[in-house]
Amino acid sequence: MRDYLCASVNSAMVGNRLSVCGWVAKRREHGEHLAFLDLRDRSGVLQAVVEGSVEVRPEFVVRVTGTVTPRPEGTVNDRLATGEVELTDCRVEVLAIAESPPFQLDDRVDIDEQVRLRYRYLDLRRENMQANLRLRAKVNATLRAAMDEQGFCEVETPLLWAPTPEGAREFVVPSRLHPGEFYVLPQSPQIAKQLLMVGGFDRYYQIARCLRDEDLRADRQFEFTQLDLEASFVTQDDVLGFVSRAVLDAAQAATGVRPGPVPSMTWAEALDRYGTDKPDLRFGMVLQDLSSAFAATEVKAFGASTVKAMRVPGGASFTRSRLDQLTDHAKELGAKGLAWFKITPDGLDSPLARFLSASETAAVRGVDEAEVGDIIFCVADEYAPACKVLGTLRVALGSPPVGEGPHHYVWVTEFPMFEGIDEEGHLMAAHHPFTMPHPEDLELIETDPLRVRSQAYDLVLNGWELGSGSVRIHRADIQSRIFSALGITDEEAESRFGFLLGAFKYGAPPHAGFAFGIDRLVAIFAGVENIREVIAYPKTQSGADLMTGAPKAIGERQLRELRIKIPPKG
RNA sequence: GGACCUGUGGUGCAGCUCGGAGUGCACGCCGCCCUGUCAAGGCGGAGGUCGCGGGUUCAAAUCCCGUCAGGUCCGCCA
Repeated sequence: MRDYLCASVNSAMVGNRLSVCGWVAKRREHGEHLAFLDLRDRSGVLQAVVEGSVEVRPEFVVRVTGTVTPRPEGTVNDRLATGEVELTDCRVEVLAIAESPPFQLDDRVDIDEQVRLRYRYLDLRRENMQANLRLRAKVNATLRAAMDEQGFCEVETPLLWAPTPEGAREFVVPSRLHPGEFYVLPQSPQIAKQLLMVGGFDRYYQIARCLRDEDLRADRQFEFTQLDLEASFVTQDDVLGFVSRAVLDAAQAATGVRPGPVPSMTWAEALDRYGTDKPDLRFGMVLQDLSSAFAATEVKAFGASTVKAMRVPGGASFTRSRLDQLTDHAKELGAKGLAWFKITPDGLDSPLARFLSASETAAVRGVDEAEVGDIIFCVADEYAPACKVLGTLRVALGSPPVGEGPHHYVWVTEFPMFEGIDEEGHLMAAHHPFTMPHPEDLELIETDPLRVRSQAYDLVLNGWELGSGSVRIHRADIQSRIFSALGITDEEAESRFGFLLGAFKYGAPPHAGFAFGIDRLVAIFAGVENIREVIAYPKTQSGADLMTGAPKAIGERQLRELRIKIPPKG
């Protein structure tokens, strides 16, 4: 039906008579003798010259047959890839007529996302969405190739799975053949892939859809896509190597530049220097520790175990109301307050300045090689909250837009095994209960569990958590000690994960794995703030699909088949 | 569950503080004119329950309350 894509027509084809197909992007009529049609397909735009008027309107689907001709002198359009040529002596066949679209597709104005999502099929015709989804396809293809080349076998795992009440809230699917019983959609193929290891597939991967019934965010949809992988007889470093290879290949394919090797830092270091477990390394403003300088302070506001400080270059120009805002922000984050010191030629400018001793003043003045015109923020609190509050302010004040700056990948390793305590007084797993503790910390499980490091690791890119993984427990004795630390009884473990524990009795190889979010990776490659921009049919923040109207009520008959009763509201 | 922002012809905005006739801008749409445009140009035209409901008022797009939808965030996301 067509010979070429619009944008592939070039001056080497001059004289050829050929056909292209696409949508009418624009019609420019010059009376009854001459008209120009901009024809658009996925590749771009090509101008067709029509003698006489033409009965087409924007978004009509047409096939245009014409002769490739150099544009007359002075009419070349260098803003168009095909701007040196045009199709002349054209025959225009209308393949489909079209109503005027509800919004303009030419990127001249930003369209409300509500409208874009209601008419997503039109939105997808736009250049940005075409580029984003094609970028995503290229990333997927590159990841598959990288995994294949590293000897991984792609295996599909079920979408209808058994409930394992732990972690994220699951989407529930009622069973028709077993009324009153339910499948769940997997929040990740975690257990399935560990069972593949028991099954002898020693290198598995999958581009897997994961589903979590949790509230949505700019970087979170109900359903998202991960490159999921697991390997047997490997160390943590092997896994980091597999993933690095795949991600760097994808980065090269997407951006044309291969990043250098991915550095790593421990979780403790990330918290200490960046106040978060997902540090954005595109900019400085590294947290400093002033605890020892304030150890014997007279200043009440600094009477805490930890004093953390951060220098904001140029921050001395912050107005008082801006500083009040930031202080409120810090308090919302749980800080008792936020101290600030502007660096001026005359010394420190701050409500607290006159209470500081000479050595304390010197310590503040010396933070991070501060210069006149900077501001130093300090938070005094317990260690972790002090770090986290400043870490949040650091991102709020310093983080460049997603599309800006280089791509800084970093591995964050040695996450703690447990974090905090639940309502019933049990420890909570930081990653998941099958994570292998750090070998040096095994003895602490019973004595000082919160200090136990795990062999869990995250991959972070520009402050976004791309994914996480761990070395898994394959020994029953360690697994049972972890369950017991988590307050999971043998009976509970049996009912929740029995099939996994049962499988492990028959010879489980040591194994480790990882999974990272392709939506987020592609969003950063595309330079967009929101993963909806790299998903064909995303949902709104309230989980609605504005195009289909989902979620919707279902009919009485379907409900009866499933033996589901909807109680009246109220 | 909570905080904040947004909602005005098909689209994007302004108008809202400080109430006074649906007022304005740009794009699109329709008609006419135009033989080299490409954000084409010129002339004319159509198109509105100001998200929805209630309240205050002589009078509400504008003020108040509620509600719905979209967004950003907190909680949540082992």
